[in-house]
Amino acid sequence: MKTDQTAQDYLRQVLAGEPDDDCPVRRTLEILNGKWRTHIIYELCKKPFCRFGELKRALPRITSTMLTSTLRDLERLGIVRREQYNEIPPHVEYSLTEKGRALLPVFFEIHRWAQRYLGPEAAGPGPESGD
Amino acid sequence: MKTDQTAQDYLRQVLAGEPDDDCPVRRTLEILNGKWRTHIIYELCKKPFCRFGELKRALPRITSTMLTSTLRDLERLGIVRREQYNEIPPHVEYSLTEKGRALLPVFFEIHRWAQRYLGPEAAGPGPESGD
DNA sequence: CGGTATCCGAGTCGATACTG
DNA sequence: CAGTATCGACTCGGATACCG
Repeated sequence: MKTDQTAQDYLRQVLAGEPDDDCPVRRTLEILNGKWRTHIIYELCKKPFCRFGELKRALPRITSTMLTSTLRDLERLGIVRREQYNEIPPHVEYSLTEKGRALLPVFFEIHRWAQRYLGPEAAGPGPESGD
Repeated sequence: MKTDQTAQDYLRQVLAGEPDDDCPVRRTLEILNGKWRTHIIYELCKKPFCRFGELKRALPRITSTMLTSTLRDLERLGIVRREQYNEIPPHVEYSLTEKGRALLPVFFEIHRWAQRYLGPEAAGPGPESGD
């Protein structure tokens, strides 16, 4: 499998002496870490842009506080773009940057691992029809 | 690129209505989440097995408490295997299970993203093109 | 050698109330 | 509509001390 080959290659890099203090994997995990971050990125994947209220409706359990805070974090990290329209009524549009969209392959790889080792059914009623 | 294609495929799954409450990606992220987890998995990748003291030496800043606790968590999650030898002197050997080793492709994909968007050397804002 | 027990500070998450 | 401010519960990680 190609992926395994590349993973082996990566292992070799690790073995070559990559320090763990400035580990890019850990840093990325910390970026993704946070109860709502992936959920919000998910939602923003579905459309070219999304308004605050739309996100709030899509994520019924999130509070305004958390939505704002997470959105700000993601914006600061360069993953989400915020565009404000000061018309009447005012509104804001959130969208994913290229950096944010590039997270999709990562999510996909995680998803594959989860399917295999966490179990497809435990992972929810995904559209695994006949597959 | 093949990976992009599959990621697109995955996006379609998400769009198909995958709920976010039982999201496998989030669950996996929570498994990986923890200051020392990836570091320990890293170390265990380097050798077929590793003793407690070896791990402690490889991760100088970790305390016994955290090492034990993280190892136990990882064991409970089926990622790490613990084998105890009650000889004199007694010792313990830790190793990665297949489930644990299968995390490598995930790490690799995260690593690729980090290289590109976190920058190989610095935490720069990545190659943002007019997207 | 390979841990366990306990305490504590810092950070995360959520509820509530209020605003331009 | 799209937030901000504040407070408290809970969890995580680290320090310290001790054990089979």
